[in-house]
Amino acid sequence: MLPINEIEKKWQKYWEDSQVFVAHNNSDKPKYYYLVEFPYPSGAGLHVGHVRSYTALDAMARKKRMMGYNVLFPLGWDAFGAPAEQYAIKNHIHPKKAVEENIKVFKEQVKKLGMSVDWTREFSTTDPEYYKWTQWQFLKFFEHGMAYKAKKNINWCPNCKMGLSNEDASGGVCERCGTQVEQREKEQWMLRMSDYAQDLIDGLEDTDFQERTKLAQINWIGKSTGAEVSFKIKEVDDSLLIYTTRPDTLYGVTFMVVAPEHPMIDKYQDLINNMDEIKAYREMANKKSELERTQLVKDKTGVKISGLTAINPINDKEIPIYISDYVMMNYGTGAIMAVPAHDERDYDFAKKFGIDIIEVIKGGDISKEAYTGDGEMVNSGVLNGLTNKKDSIAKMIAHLKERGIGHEKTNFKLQDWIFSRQRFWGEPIPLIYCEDCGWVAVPEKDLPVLLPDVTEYEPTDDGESPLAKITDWVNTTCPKCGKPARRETDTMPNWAGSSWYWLRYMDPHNDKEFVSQEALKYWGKLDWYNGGMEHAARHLLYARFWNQFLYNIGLVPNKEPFKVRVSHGMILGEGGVKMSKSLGNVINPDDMIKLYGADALRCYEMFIGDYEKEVAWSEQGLNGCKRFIDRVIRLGNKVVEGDEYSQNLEKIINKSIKKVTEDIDSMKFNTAVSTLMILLNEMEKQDTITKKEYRTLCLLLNPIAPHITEELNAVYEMGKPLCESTWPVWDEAKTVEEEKEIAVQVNGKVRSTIRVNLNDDEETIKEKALQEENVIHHIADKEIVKVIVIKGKIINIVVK
RNA sequence: GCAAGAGUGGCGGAAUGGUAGACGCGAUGGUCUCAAACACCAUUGGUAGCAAUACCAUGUGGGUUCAAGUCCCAUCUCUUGCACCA
Repeated sequence: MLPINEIEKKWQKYWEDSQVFVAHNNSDKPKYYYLVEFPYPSGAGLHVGHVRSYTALDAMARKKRMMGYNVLFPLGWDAFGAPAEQYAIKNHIHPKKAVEENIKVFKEQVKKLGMSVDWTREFSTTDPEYYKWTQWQFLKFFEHGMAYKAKKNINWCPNCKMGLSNEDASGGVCERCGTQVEQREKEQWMLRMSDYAQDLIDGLEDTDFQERTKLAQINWIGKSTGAEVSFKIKEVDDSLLIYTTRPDTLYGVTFMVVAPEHPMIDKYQDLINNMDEIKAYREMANKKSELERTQLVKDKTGVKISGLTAINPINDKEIPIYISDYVMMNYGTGAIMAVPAHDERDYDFAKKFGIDIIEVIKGGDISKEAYTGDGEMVNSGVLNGLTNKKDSIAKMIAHLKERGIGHEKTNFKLQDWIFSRQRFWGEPIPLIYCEDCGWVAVPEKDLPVLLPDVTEYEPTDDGESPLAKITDWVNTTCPKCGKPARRETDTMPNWAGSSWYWLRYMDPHNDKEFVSQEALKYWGKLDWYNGGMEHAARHLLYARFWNQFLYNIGLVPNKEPFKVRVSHGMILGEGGVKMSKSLGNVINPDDMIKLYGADALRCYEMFIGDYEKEVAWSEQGLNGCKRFIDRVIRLGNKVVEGDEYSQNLEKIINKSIKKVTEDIDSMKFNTAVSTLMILLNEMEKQDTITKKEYRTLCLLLNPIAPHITEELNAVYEMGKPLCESTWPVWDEAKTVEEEKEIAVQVNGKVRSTIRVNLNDDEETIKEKALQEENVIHHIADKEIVKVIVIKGKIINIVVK
């Protein structure tokens, strides 16, 4: 027997040379498409967390192939974007070079794990052959009016010197470096993602995502229904538009609040008497980080706008207008009607500024707190007497519409996608600005717009992309009129490349189209998509949005791209703390392979616990799996000729085939491994085992431990390589034991066990149970009320 | 605050309403060895008992049921999302 590392190399070479894992775009077999999110090839190398999800998908893919499917299981690299650029800046190498090196390391590591990846389909998002088509698809957005440039107050990370999407700046800190984000005004390319908000909610019904994933998406989209109402301003011929989900409380409005950035303030600054005070407040609010501003604080701040007064359209009452940073410019209309009696925030504000509080819904004590519950309407004109929110809202909306002062309105938290980055390491946005023609698309024949080869790739302080400095590259001619023009110097976010990569795997070398229609039709939807829970909201939304757009313009056959989406749990360090460089508890998969072998590592990561839950690493546990593998090897000493299952093992083998088959399909890898351990325990008790029996064990273990099982199959000359063999089938009739030990309960407590035969009738079982000494003891001098016999399971004697 | 998920031995974790703790780790004792490692055998939820066995035990309190870790109600704790979203 070869040493483990030799065995691993041998079979990895065999798999590669024989091309058994290459998927075919035309096949009579049924297709199945597995995908695990492609990694950022960071300098840190592969993490044991990668090993968990890769092994899981690999095991499923291997089994599916053995079951006769044409399986697509590709892998590639998501190498654009800030992480790669930061790494390059830090290590003073060109990102291209850094990416190449990192990919090499990653790929080697993945190969060492024995993944059944179809490497003929590998690509990186940074390959010009790939990003040509990313650019091409961006131009489709542009052509269809889905991309536009807008002055945007963007999240700006002063450390990374980069604009961030709301998603990248969640919580008010830069996702990459943790620096507090500032606000900066910048012209940015935007994609009209908010147009798709409703479709992105509806489309979830066509998916089999986990409930928690669907929920994350729905929350992120943040749909709410209510009304827009305009409030006239007394001093000028203008009105203030607000959004509310509670138009039923309109009679309870005692003031208005606008966001500090609200344009009304500048528009009427001449009429405002306390502009100094307001300006000071605005400055203070702007300095506050998003984090501070979005924190729920009881202590509200704000300034009354002196000189402007609003009029409540429902009762013509005059009410004051305030500015306060608890109202956000980027949601709704940036202005609200405040109903302190029935909204906590408005209540806090009113209390602090001594504003009237008018109750319009009965049920609470408004002298103590805002009442947000349901109840009878009071002080509410046309609504008086109504007793529930639903009716009140409906009636008020009808009323508003009739009088032309408001209408029903749905709002989404989901914003348009800020698609510009002032970075070097991204796909150049393929547009040219001409003084005469405006923004013009780069013609398809000129794609890709390649990144220039420069040495200066550090970001600039003024927030422009480093590309802006490269005049040779920037200066060009207008494709429309031929006059001198300038290239767009912004690049795409790294979410771009990952928003369609699963499509490219279907047809990765096509230089005529982003993917052929035949390939799209053949592979259809991605059947099983695995990725981190951290991507459940953003990546998944971007990807679905992108795909829905392609569908709407007729480029892909399915509106929803993914069938199943699953997320693996994180692997924590020993003791349950997060693995991190600073704690020094990061486990390198390479070291583990060296010490225990790739199969043991794979086996352990499958055995470690529930796949979807996070779990703590344990090297002793890994060693336990190595012992298991060693015992499987040693069992070979008992192998004798024979192509049948022996009587002793027939039952357990059939049961094991059934259990392992079902468990792998439902991602219960931990119990699949334990089933195999139990099977091994039984086999070890035998004096000899037949080749057929040993081969079945190897086949069942193969998806999880592919190298050693292939080797054992070869060493004991048990047949063709397992990866080219068919998955074992079980005989249902042989999974049932004829004799079984069942429990005998008296009043629900187990008092004895009896052996029963499958064919025993209830009367026989009952008699047998009643003869048990301990049972007799417990029913002595008591009356038997009834006897419950569940065949093959349990018998319960109820006594009084 | 809202939403989702989870609470089971020393640990990771098993249990279509039917013998709770499978399987593994660790631990204890033993075999092998000059010794150790490896391997193998045995024991291993708690309490009491020589034992048979009994009682207790799946966060807590109720309920449904012949039977509840599993179903229902309430409650506590933890984790993860989302969060001045009007």
